[in-house]
Amino acid sequence: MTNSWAQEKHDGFDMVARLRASGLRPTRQRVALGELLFACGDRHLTAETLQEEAQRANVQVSLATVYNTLHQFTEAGLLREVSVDGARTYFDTNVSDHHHYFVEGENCLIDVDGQIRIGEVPAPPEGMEVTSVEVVVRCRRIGTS
Amino acid sequence: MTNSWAQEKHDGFDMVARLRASGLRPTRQRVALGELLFACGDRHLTAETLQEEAQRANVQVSLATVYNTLHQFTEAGLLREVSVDGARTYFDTNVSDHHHYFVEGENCLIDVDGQIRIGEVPAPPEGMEVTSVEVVVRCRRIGTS
DNA sequence: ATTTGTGCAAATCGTTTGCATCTGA
DNA sequence: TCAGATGCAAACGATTTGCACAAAT
Repeated sequence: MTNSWAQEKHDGFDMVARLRASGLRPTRQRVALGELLFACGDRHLTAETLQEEAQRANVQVSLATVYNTLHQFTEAGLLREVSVDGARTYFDTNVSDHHHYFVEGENCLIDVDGQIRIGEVPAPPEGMEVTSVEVVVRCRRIGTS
Repeated sequence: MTNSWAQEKHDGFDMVARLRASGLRPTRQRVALGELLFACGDRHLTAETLQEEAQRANVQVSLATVYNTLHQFTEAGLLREVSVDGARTYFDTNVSDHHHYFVEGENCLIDVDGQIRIGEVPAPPEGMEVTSVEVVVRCRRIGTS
């Protein structure tokens, strides 16, 4: 009884259903990437990172598809895009309201546990509405000049 | 007596001295870019923006030099780099501690006037020290889907 | 004279796009 | 069947780099 159902059970979630629920066709690649992304806890990864991971898992997907998938997942609310680096774009599997440490030099993101209280955010400029407030705590490993 | 001194006086500051004080050779291009940058209030610009402005002012500088200059100025503490967009890098002539609105769709930065109080920032991960805390208030023009 | 900066064009990096082919419903 | 997804390779935009030449001390 080692069928695909058992596999889904083992992963703790049914990626096919999750994709369907988001209006995305459960294609081989999307399911595979989704399982890589959401198998374990919160993660921050770039397109390239994810592709490498896929290769290691013997899933072959083109980089273009990885990008497509990441953006589709983001649009579907399964991922959150974080731009802190200027160079690359990070995708966060934690879509809840939270903030980040950005480790300079290592170029990695770490979730800030717990809420950061932000004193009243001044009203946005005339005719604007706030869509989100992001706090980035930049840090570096001690001893790194 | 329309000498270079008079020019400096007119601009309200001596860019040559300012560069020297920062350990930068006051070359024609650096002085010109510096004067464009710091002539009026706080500004947020990209390398390309600055080059266009230079062209308009009949100062010819290569894009490579604009990039070099912006980075050197940043290193010297005359500018602050802001990455909120993923695509381009903004340089802020206001180096004081402050935060930004980022207008989606228009891709422009606006200073947040006044302080944003940030409730205690959780300690950074082991072995790390905080270098800066940045708040980006993303907003959009009302009516823009 | 020596050091440092500049311009150009080519190279690089992350990301996107066009299009022919394949696949899931 | 056939809309929608994928892969590839070329296109892209922002930024960097290598190197010959020019300018500052």
